[in-house]
Amino acid sequence: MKPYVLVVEDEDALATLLEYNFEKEGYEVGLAGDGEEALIMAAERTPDIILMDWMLPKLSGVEACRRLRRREETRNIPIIMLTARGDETDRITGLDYGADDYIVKPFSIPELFARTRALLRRASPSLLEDVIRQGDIEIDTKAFRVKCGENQVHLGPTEFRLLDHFMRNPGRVFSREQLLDAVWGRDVYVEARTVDVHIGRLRKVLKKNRASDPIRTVRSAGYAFEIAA
Amino acid sequence: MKPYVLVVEDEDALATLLEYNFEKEGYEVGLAGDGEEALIMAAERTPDIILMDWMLPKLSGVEACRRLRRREETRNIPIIMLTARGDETDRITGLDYGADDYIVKPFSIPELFARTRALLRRASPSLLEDVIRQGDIEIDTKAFRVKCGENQVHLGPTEFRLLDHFMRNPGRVFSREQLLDAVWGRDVYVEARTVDVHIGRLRKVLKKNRASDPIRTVRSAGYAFEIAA
DNA sequence: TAGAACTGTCACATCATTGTAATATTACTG
DNA sequence: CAGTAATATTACAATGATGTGACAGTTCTA
Repeated sequence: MKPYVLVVEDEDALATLLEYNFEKEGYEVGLAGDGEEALIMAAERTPDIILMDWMLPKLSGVEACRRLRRREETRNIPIIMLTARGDETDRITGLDYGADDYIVKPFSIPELFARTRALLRRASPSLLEDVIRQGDIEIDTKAFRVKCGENQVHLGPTEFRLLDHFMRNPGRVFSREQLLDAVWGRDVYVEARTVDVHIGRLRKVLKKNRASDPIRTVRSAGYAFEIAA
Repeated sequence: MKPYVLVVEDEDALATLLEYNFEKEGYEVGLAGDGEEALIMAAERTPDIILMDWMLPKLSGVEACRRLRRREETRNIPIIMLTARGDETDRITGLDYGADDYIVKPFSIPELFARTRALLRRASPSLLEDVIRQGDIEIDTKAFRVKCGENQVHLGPTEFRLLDHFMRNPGRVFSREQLLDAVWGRDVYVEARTVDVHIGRLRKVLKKNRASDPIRTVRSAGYAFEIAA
């Protein structure tokens, strides 16, 4: 839903500033204080983009970068390096070790936003897209509206997020647990069966406006969204 | 409706920054990477204003400028030149060849906005209209007047700013926090629920003069303004 | 200075949404 | 085809979010 940005910065003031601004801009923000923590957090929940300070305690930014590139799940995450003015010669190194962009401190927040957006647009364009369409179903994430064919339909918040998640990953099968993580959140405890109910509610609404059911039940595995070809 | 600004800049980072900021400011943005592309894009869709880097691959800014001035359709488009600090002596040349203003890098975004507005006001004042209309609701941001259908209605300052904000971003859902930021100001501390009360007050006034309520409540997300289709 | 206008907050009523458990239905297995 | 496991559906009570009126403190105005 919201892009998840992992900020790796040991200087508290800057970390807080970034957190504040990115949240305001509509990102979810994770904070890590050093390279090791960054790796752990990235493993727990894959960020959509990473802002990493060049100089970090324990594990330098470059090294953390390298290790992220080694693992399959984190290999393709865009990384922006935050470097101090002196480190100019290091730029090449940073880019060599897998950073996708760098920005020299002190930088302006809007410029950082701009670069973040640019990288996100390349890596996961659907995150920046307001309107997602699959077949005759269309959701507008800024306006929180759902159109099914010609008709506007109304969904509760949970069904909306559920549909949103499905439409960003069409065809893919999600287990109930995965759906709970992605739609409800990592740390809420909800019965797995509850997913069924919400799938049902979502189906009911969609079915009212279409011939075929876009949600496929995969027995003993979960659910997938797909528009019949 | 929105002013269309063509940004001609070969340095990616700057281009992205400009695109981001101008979009946020309510412009439509076109990007061209060199002078030739700029001419093509300007021919395809006449920009309301052009920001052009002085140094460009293939076709320099000055040259592109000259050619734009030759063609009838593009002759009157205001052009702002972006020059590096060294090029100071070139200013005269730039202005000679048809630029309407120049700005020296590095420049501040607000200053660029100011100059852009100034030129636009001269060239196509209607684009900067003070009057915003959505359906049968109309507000005059300079005179602080609101018309709803035929009737003048009166709003308190806060409700006015709230409506103003909504009408500039029709359809989009804003959380209470976002509304507080945008309407009350970034650093005032006000209960989030206070927004509800003002929404209510605004609704009361508008409802008196219209059939349908233009403000949509989006449960667990916020409010949006939209004229029923 | 009194009165009017405006604001922010609270309390309370109302309504939508949610999670769960119970029950019905369907799909698979042998 | 019966038996079983998995899923669909339904109803409902709890929760949480929103709408609204009242009120007190401020600021503005005559």
